Amino acid sequence: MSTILDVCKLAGVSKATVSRVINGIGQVKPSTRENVFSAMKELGYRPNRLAQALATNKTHTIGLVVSDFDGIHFGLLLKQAAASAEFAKKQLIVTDGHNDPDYEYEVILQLEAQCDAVVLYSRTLTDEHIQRLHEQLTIPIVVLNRNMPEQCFHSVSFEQEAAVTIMMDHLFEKGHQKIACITGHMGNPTGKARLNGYKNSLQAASIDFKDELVKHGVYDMKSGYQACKELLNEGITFTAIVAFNDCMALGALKALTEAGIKVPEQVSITGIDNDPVSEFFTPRLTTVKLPITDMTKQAIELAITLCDETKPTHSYQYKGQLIERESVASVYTANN
Amino acid sequence: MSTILDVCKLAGVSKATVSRVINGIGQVKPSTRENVFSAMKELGYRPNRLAQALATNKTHTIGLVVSDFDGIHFGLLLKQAAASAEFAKKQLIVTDGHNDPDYEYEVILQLEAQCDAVVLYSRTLTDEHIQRLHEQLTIPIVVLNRNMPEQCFHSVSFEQEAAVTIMMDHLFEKGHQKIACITGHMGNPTGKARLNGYKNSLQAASIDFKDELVKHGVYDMKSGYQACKELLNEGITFTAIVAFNDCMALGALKALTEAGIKVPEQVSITGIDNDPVSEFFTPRLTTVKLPITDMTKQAIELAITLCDETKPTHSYQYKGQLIERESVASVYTANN
DNA sequence: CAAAAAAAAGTAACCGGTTACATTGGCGAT
DNA sequence: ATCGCCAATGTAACCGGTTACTTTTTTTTG
Repeated sequence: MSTILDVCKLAGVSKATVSRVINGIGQVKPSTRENVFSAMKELGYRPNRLAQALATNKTHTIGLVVSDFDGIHFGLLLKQAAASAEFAKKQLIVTDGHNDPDYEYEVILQLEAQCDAVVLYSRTLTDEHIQRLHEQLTIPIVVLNRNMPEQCFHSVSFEQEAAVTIMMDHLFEKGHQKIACITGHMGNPTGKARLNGYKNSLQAASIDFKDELVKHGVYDMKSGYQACKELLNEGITFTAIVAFNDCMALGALKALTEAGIKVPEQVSITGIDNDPVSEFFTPRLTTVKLPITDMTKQAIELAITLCDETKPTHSYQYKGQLIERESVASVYTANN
Repeated sequence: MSTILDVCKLAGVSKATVSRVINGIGQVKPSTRENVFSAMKELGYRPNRLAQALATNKTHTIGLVVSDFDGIHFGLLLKQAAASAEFAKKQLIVTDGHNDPDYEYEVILQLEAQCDAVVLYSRTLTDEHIQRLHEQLTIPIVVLNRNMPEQCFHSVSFEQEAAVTIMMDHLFEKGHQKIACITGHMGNPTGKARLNGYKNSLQAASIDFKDELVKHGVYDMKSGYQACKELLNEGITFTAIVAFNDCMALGALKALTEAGIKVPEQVSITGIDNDPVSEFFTPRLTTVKLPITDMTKQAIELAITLCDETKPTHSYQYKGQLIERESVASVYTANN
């Protein structure tokens, strides 16, 4: 790979002049500029971004850290992040934390010199971890899809509890009372908030919370499938299942189908996310849309802004939206 | 962020000594080492990777470039890539090319200074692009999931044509003769090879190729759905559909279900990939497994090897494997 | 105890760029 | 012809590390 010195030699000028031409700043005689350009072309010269970054302390790169590469919204998130970054001519570098908080923590620290800002979509880090990162890092962090307890972070979040409430209200309207629940990880704020949504909705409707109606999954189809099988095996009666995401809802759908239970005629199922695949199952899944694309766009754009200017912390919060399809039926209809 | 000079001052030693301590090479008196360590700790010092990379011309980073972040095998591929990279203590940086060959080409060139090797999983670049990259880049490239015409590349590929052949043979065995085909993009080698598989299988079975049985999709569920609808609308008769991936097969399944056509009783459907979701549809999809995890592991490990030593070009080729589930029925059964 | 060898530490150049500042040269005004 | 100004270019320090080589200190050995 040729360096700036090779270009200097070939064009017969100094480093400073070549640098001026590369960056298009300062005064350079047109004829000289041409010489330099043709030298660069002849050599196939491309500036070394590492060297540039070191010299300017600007990387033009946004770091995106996710806890795990098979995260739920992964595809849509990455796609939007890549699009937003490219639009602003920033490089995007994506890393995962292997679902290991300590590793993830390290990864983020390592990113410091390589990025101008970091967007963090973590489900394993604790709030304390994030707080510490915030204190240690000299580059700004934007926390995506997570409600931070204090307002000292840039964040783009989602009303987790409300998402479940929306769904529960929908089911109540359809006459459901015995509603089973398949949760996600209970170790992080998202899971807790959503479970609160479930409990509070029941309470608001004066329905007793029953522990045996709640099963814990890990946000994938398999765990939804298993959770649902447990419900069935234990002979618990219910007319609807609220799953904390679409994947688990679809897993549950599979379990019900295998057991010969008709959805939605005998049991209704709902998810959260509006995963693209949810439309292709039969019945199509009723769900609450989590606008991950919009949220990601917001987060990346915020991060990009923060590369160049410091802004007071800003949090954006998004709401879920009910998407009614065919996996929920009215209990009255079902019973007639 | 503190630098090596801050550590020098605090520990009262020179840069060289600090560097020795950081890297654990050379002779350093134990007491000095302790001083340096505690200085580093006190300052929360972490070496600047950019500066290290510039000085040593080693980045300890593998670049992974995909044409698009919603690529088919995306989740599994990334997950394995991240795991393999971490295992070797390499950083992984992932970038997409926005499905735009020119942009992707640029992205890869830009990566040169930032990585020790690149793994390329491209569906938009032409063979010529890749050839040119190979000539221009001073870092090794490993081409993943693509059969390169010449043996001058490191590559990990899949027997594309055979994958379709396996499936066709399976359908023939089950008595199918009228087999529709939903292809992927026909602009790249994968699509062409798979279509050859379809055509050659027909020929080998002495069945005439019929153009109207072939519809083109773009590897997503929606296009599979639409392709299948077209087949139905045009009133073409067929007893099985061979889709060039699972997503399209599942889209087709949806279209058939909506049309009241029973799968597999009336029409059989097959895919390629063994996408994790395929098991959760009803009926579960019969498919040909593309061992993307193994292939990715191989590619990343090869790339990592190439960081440290030059090796003669090596190509690995993987075969598909039939995974029989319930989306294919025997025609004889279906007709009885 | 002096000399030689080994260990420990420092110096300075280098990686490939950027940039503040200095220098040169050409031109118009006086 | 002289001066001043500005455009054009060069010089050298710097970004934060590494490393070959040199110097200093300590230990070993005869």
